[in-house]
Formats: sequence, structure tokens, C-alpha cells
Amino acid sequence: MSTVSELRITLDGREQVVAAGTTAGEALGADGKNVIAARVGGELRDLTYQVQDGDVVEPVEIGSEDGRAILRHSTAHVMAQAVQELFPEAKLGIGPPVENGFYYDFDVPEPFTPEDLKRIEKRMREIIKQGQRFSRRAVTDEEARAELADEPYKLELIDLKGGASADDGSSVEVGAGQLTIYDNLDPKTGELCWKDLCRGPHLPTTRHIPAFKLMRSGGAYWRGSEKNPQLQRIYGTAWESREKQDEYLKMLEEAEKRDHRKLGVELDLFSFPNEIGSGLAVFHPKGGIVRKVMEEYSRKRHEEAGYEFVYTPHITKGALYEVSGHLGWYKDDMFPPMDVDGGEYYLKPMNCPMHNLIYRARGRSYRELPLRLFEFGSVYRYEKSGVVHGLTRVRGMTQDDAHIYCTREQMVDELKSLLGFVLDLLRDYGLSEFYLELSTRDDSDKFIGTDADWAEATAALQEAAASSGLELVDDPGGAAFYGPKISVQAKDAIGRTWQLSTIQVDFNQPKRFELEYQAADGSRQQPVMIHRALFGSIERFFGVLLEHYAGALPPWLAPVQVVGIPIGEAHVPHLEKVMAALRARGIRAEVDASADRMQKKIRNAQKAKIPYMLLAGDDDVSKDAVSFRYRTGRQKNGVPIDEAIEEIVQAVEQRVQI
RNA sequence: GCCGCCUUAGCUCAGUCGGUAGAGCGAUUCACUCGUAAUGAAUAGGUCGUCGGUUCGAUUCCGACAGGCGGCUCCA
Repeated sequence: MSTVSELRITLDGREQVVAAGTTAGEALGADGKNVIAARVGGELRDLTYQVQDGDVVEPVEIGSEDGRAILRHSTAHVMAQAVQELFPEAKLGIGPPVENGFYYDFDVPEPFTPEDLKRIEKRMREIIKQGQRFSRRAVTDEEARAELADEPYKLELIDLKGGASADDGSSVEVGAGQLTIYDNLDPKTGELCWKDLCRGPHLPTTRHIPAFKLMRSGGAYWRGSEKNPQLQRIYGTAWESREKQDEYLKMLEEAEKRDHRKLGVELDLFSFPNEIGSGLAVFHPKGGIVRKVMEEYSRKRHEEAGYEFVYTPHITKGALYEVSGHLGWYKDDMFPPMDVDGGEYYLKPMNCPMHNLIYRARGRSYRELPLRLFEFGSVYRYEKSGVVHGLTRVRGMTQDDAHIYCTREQMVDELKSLLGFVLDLLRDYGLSEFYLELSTRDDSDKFIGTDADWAEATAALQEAAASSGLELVDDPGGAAFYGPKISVQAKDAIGRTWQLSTIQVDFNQPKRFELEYQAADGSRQQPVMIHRALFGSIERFFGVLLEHYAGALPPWLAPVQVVGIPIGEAHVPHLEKVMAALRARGIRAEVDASADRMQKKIRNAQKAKIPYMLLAGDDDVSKDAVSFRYRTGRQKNGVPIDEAIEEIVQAVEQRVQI
């Protein structure tokens, strides 16, 4: 015990003297409701932590990022306690906080059912109401092993603790140094209700969990490896207030409404016929128009940016992928080969090898570089059945793929202008918030190429990224084995991020294909190869745009841009005339001459999310006008026909959202 | 690929404790001709995902397969 009776600590940047034995909570005057933990010298601590001389103590509020993580972690504990009370045979895995919530893994003989989740949730509410205290206790490795003898996974973690990493979440259970166990104590009797190996910190008591909800359960491999046994994971969410939780649940609801798979059916855009096969989409006429417009605009921009268009087949002899190396490292993701005349043909999973053959078709001069080969190339990948997902993970897709061959000297400028081009084009499709991810090598030996090559390419990508002015997130070890890459992450209208474009430097294929060009000095040099896909895949980008716009595509992309709605049958010819004039200006416009009543036609057009409804009745016909109803519900009546046409044409040409 | 759940009319979903099925929307037809989100009526539409097993009898129970959904792993 310390003999010092007074301690000096720093609170809110000011030095203070407190009595020995003062807890962080007392020093902060924390009520445990808003301030739920302390940051002491940068480390998160429980409020019951006794401050030491010289400590710098800061409050951690429940609504802060750290505070929410603590709240969620504590909620995960409550869930685990409830599970073990209801399912005594359940063995504990790990239970870390994650984005928007938490999970806990359990080894149980039977997977959890939705009814089980309800029971667990009910028990959790009881535990929370009881207000059990989270109490920290330091233990030695041996003590921990003895106490947790019935928890095989925890024992494994204790053995691993030196190597615990944030990657698999195990660091939440065991920190790098001293092991600790958190006891959940009955507030009245002090009796031990439950305990868990845990680094902490935690809320003061279970009563300090303001709002939580169990979301779903599913299988999950122990420590993230498919070689390990599968545990049952329960996901939950927890928030600092009921309001925040409702907000979050509402966002999820909104995301569900925007689900492109749902919108694809509702708007008759595309489908995945069982007869064709999993992950293989067909585009219906309405979806086909959207895709055509997307592609046409992209083509135009690529043409302006100096790309040359190439076309390559969908299948090839296996030998090509021997040369490229795909059969070595990508085979598992390829459709199995078909036997033709005793040889093996493969569906192509990537376009690059074929583009390389185009490059190699004749000698190349430095004067031709950068050579930019572009193709809407259809590729087929054998995705594992469990990952196929709408248009965002498919087995057949079309990449807006290009391969750029340039000299080393040209690399930096090429990457810079390329990134600018990519972002510019994405903005034209209505996305405006981006950040970049730079994936580089680590010391793993899977990466090929010399250190100098990597350094040069990484530096070039970094420079290009910096010139964009966007936030750059490092992703060490995330590179492909053949070179570093930048990926463009776009935020959509409800704040979700999607990985879209990738720009990748490749050291592998120029070597394997022995690509060269003749330099000014007559020597033969190897070009640098840059892979880039801008949409990623057209299918996925289509899906992302659909969700971003919640199906209400901007006029230039909308399958039907204008629908004419007559008040009565007599007004059809008037509207036909207007629609014909619009079509003459390239607008996709049609009259709804069906037998439905006008109100019903508006409803239909509204549900189809058509940007412009042009109504006409006697008033409009007599004035040679039309009346607008926009899909927002706004209206503008008696607009002269020429003016109406001009407004619509302008919006389409400028690619604005209305 | 692994774990769990699901598959009934074009869509969304009821239903049958084993005796071959219903609604709403949509479609078609008829009547109505209407000023900003659903006019009314009638009709058609299903070998209940596929294949096998149990059974007198299977859409219902069991199994395999296919497809979908939620997770894990992986990725555009």
C-alpha cells in the first residue's frame, strides 16, 4: 500500500491534488451515465481505477467512439452471461465490439433459433435491470487457466496472448500484458453471477446499458479460419440512447428499402433466372436502357481521354493462363475447364492476358506509349455459392477494364491523370464523397518483384493519391502479389461506402508476357502495366447507383424519362404531339393511354420513379401547354410546350438529379 | 466451400395436425372518361423449386440436389 496520502493528477489539462485511493470516477465526478470510463495516460480504464501520482485523466463519454465501444463490449458480456445461463453447455469464443454493435461467438451443439434470440434478449433485460457490477480482477496465467478450465477457447487465447492481435478480435479478451477477469457481481449481495476473461474496460454496471437489440445469428469460424471449427455468432447493437438506436434501426430499414435486388424486381430492371444459374444476371429492357446509357457515356469519356477500344473473346485455351500465371494462383476462382478437341478451354476471369496479346501482336515503339487499351470485357468467376449477392457479387460480369502500358518515367503522370479521370467520371454519375485506400506489401513472401519496383510504384501511387486531395487510408499487406494498388471508396446517399474503382500496378505480367518496347536509344525496355477498372464492374456499379438513388435515377439515366398522363382520353393526341417532340430531342418519353384513371396513372408513374409526369387536360390543350408533376410531388401547371421540352432536355444534358 | 433458415399464381404472402390450394396487387375483358398516389365488375392464371423415399394417398413427413436469404471465409 502506498504511504503517500495525496496524489497529483492532471484533470481537464489542470493539475489537481486528490487523496490516495481516489478512483478515476470520483476524480472526474462521473455519474456513470454520461461519463462511463476514463482515459488515463491514453489508456482506457474503468471508473473504479485508482488514480496514481502523475496520471493524466480524461473522461470518456458514452456517446463517443470509445464510449460506444465500451458500452457494446459490456453488452456483449451481458449477452454471453445470458447465453450461458440459458445454455449451460455453451462455450465462450470471443465477443468484441464492432462497427455499430458487437458480437459474441459460442460453441453450442445446436445453432441458435430466432426464438432462442428472443429468450436471450429477455434474460439480458433482466440482467441489465438487476444492475450487476462489472468488477475487474488481475490474475496470473495459471490462475486464469484454473478458473477457465471449462472454457477451451479461452484457454487457447491465454496461450496465444503474446500474439493476440486486433485482427481477429482476440485482443479484446487478452491484452498484451497482465490478464484480467471481469466478475459480474450482484449489486445487493456481492455474489458472483458470471465472469469472463477480459481486458476491459467496462461500464460501471449492467444498468448503464441504455438501449440494445440482438440482430441476428450465424456461423463463424473460430479465429476467422475455415480450418477451425465453426462457432455460432450472435450479433447485437447497443447505443447510448433509445433515440440513437432508433435512428440506426431506421437507417437499416432505409437500406433495406433501397436494396437493389428488390428495386430490380419492382422497376423491372434485371433478374437472375434459376434456369441460367446462380450469379448470372439478365437485364430487362428497362435495365438495359440504363446500362446502355451508362456505357455510352463512359465510352465517350474514354475516347476523349485517349483510350483505344479493343474486343476479346470470352473463352481461351488454358495455355494463355499458364503464361499469365492465373492457373497457378487464381484457378479456384475460375470455372472449371471444358474439354475441346483434347485441349482445355477456360472462361476468362480477367481481361489482362488478352490485352497483353494485343500489345504483343507487333513491335511497340516508345512513341506509342502510354498505350491505353479499353474494353467492356465480360469475365466469369466461380464465386463460392455463399458469397453470390445480387449484382454486387456475381459469377458473370462486365468490367469497364483498361490496361495502360507506359514507361517508368510516364508512370507518375499517368497515375495522376488516371485518378483524376476516374474521380471525375464517378462524379458525373452522381457520387461525390470519396476516400482512397492504398494497398501495399508487407514482409510476407507472397509478393513478387524487387523492393525497388515496389518502392517506385508505391511512391507513384502515393503521389497520385496526394494530388487528388482525398483522404488516404493505408492498407498494408492488402496489395495483390504482383503490385500495389489504389482503390476508390465511394460514400452513398445514406453514408455506406462501396469499393468501386481500382488502379493497380503490375510487375508480374509484363515479365511473364515478355512485353517490350523500343526506346529512343534503340534499346528494348519493359513497359509498366497499369490495370484499372472504374466502375469495378458494370453490374455492381449499376447496383450501387440504384441504392444510392433509391431507384430514383437522375433523368439522364432513368429508363423512362417522361410519361404523358392525359386527364381524359380526348387529351391523348395533344400529349402524343408533345412526346413526339421530346423523342425528337432524344428523350425517352411515352404517353400512358391505358384505361386507368388519371390518378392511377400518376400512382403508377410515381411507383416507377419516372422523373417527369406531364399532364394535360382541357386547360393545357387550349393554351398549348402541359402541367408538370415531378416525382417529388411538386407541380408546375400550364407550362408552354417549348419551355417544358427545354427544361427536360437541359436536365438530361447536364446530368442533374431532380 | 462451411453453418443456419427459406422456396405455394408474374409479385407479396395466407393455408393444408398427410386426402392435390386461397387473398391482395398485377394481367385480360367489359362498363366508367375522370385535374395531381389505387373506379367498379367479371375472367384467366398454380403437376405447392426439382428428383427420390416413406405411405392406400405427399404441396404437407424424410433425404439428395438446385435456387434464394443471413452469417463466416474470399473478392470487382
